Formats: sequence, structure tokens, C-alpha cells
Amino acid sequence: MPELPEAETIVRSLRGHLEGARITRVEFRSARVSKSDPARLAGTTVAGVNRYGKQILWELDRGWVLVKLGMTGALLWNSEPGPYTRALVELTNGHVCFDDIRQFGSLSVMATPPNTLGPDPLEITSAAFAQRLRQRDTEVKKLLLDQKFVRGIGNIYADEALFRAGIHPKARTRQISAARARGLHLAAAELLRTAIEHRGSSISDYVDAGGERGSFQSLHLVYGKEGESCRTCGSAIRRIVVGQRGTHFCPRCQKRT
DNA sequence: CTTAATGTTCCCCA
DNA sequence: TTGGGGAACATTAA
Repeated sequence: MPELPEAETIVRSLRGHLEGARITRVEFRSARVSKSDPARLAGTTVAGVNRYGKQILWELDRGWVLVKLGMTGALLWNSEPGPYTRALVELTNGHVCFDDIRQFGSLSVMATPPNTLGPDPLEITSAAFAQRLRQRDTEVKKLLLDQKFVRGIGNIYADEALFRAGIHPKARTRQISAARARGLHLAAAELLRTAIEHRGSSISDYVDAGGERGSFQSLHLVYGKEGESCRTCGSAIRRIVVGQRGTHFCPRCQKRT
């Protein structure tokens, strides 16, 4: 559920509640949600809540908590714990439920913040993005999904960015001109910024920390639109599989070279 | 019953 | 080291 715009929306809706609050008790209700000891968190104060790609990082006065939302993870402020609540964090002023149906998400306590992922697409320049892209040789969609290449783009926004840039998802990165690679970055950055303004995409169950859905799904042009007419040329949107992920594109508007 | 789902990781092969 | 391909993880919905 969470890509960059959704993670950013969760951060913005959670930060005001957490910053300055002290954690009083943490409970892990599923063995697979965390390998850390919940007792280590009691007594720490939250200094900051930030996004790292599509992940969410809590800065504590002593250490860090990295929340990976997986496919169905949600951080909910003061919601009623339910059957899918995998972790419960109680603070002086309220509590956070980490709900996650499929349990691909996790919560880890770290001594230092992570730094293993690639640059944030909203921070890197188009020229640097194009240079990085052109020194690789693979299908462009696979590269966009590689968090070590850029952090934060997932299946929805990869398809939408490639459509907006007019690039075929299976285009070889080596064969994309520098100008088109820069255009891909510009399209992706504008897409992500607009999606943030719309508080993300809620296609199945994504909600922010207040339980609110996003609205950007109404502006999707190809994702989940197989068989529908392309808004630009009228051709039928096609669905193929790239890197084991469902991939949606317009066969006429999106070029391989 | 089968397939697919906003993700990541591990394994094997070239 | 890079890239390709596949399986696995857990759960729900169509």
C-alpha cells in the first residue's frame, strides 16, 4: 500500500502527535512484526518523524525506529486495536497501532539511521538521475522499482511515471536518451508531488494516521486500467508482467526508444 | 479453485 | 559485480 506519497502523508498526519511525546509501553502482538525487544523503547522520547523512501523513521532521544509498511501496513493514531494490530505503541498523549493484514511489514529498533537506499526522487536532480539511469542496462521499470536506485517509487507510481514520460516499461535503460531520462525524472517528481497534494492513492485499504483515504487514485491514467481507453490516444491500455509485477501501459504512447 | 494485490528478500544461474 | 528468473512470506477478494 505505501509508496512515497502515502508514506509522506502518513508522516505528515502522525508527526504532530508524536514529536515530543514519550513512549510508555510497546507491545508486539505478532512474532514476525519485529525482532527487537519492545522493552528497549519504553521511556524514550520521540524527537522526529520522517520519511525514508517509502519507509517511516522515528527519531528517538536514544535510537531510531524504522517502520516498513510492506503491502498492507498502516500507522493509526488512537485507533481501536483490532485483529490485524501487530504492534501497539503507547505514549504519554495517546497510542499508535501498527496494523498490517498481510504481515509483510516490520518495525525495527536501530542504533543508527539506515542509509542503504538510493537518492530520494524529490531531492536528486534530473541530470544526476539520468546519469545514474544510463549507466545501467535493464528494463526501465525494474530499475524504478529498485530502492537502491531511487527510494520511494513502487508499482503504481512506476507505471504512472512511465506513461506520463511516454516510455515503455520494458525499454532498456541504455537505449534511453539523456533528454528522455531527464524527462522521466521530471514526470516522476511532478507525479509524486501531485500525489502528495492529494494525500496519496487509496486503491484498496491505504489510509493515513487519521484513518483518512487519499484521492489520487482518481487521477491514475494507466494503473489498474487494463482494457480502458488511453486518455491521450484512445488505444486500449495493456497489462503485462515485468519483474513479476503487474504492469500497465499504453502500447501506442509509450516508446521503447 | 485460481489469481492477483501499493513489497522485499533470498537463492540459483549466466 | 551486474542482470535474469523464480520462489517465498501471509491474507483477502474477486
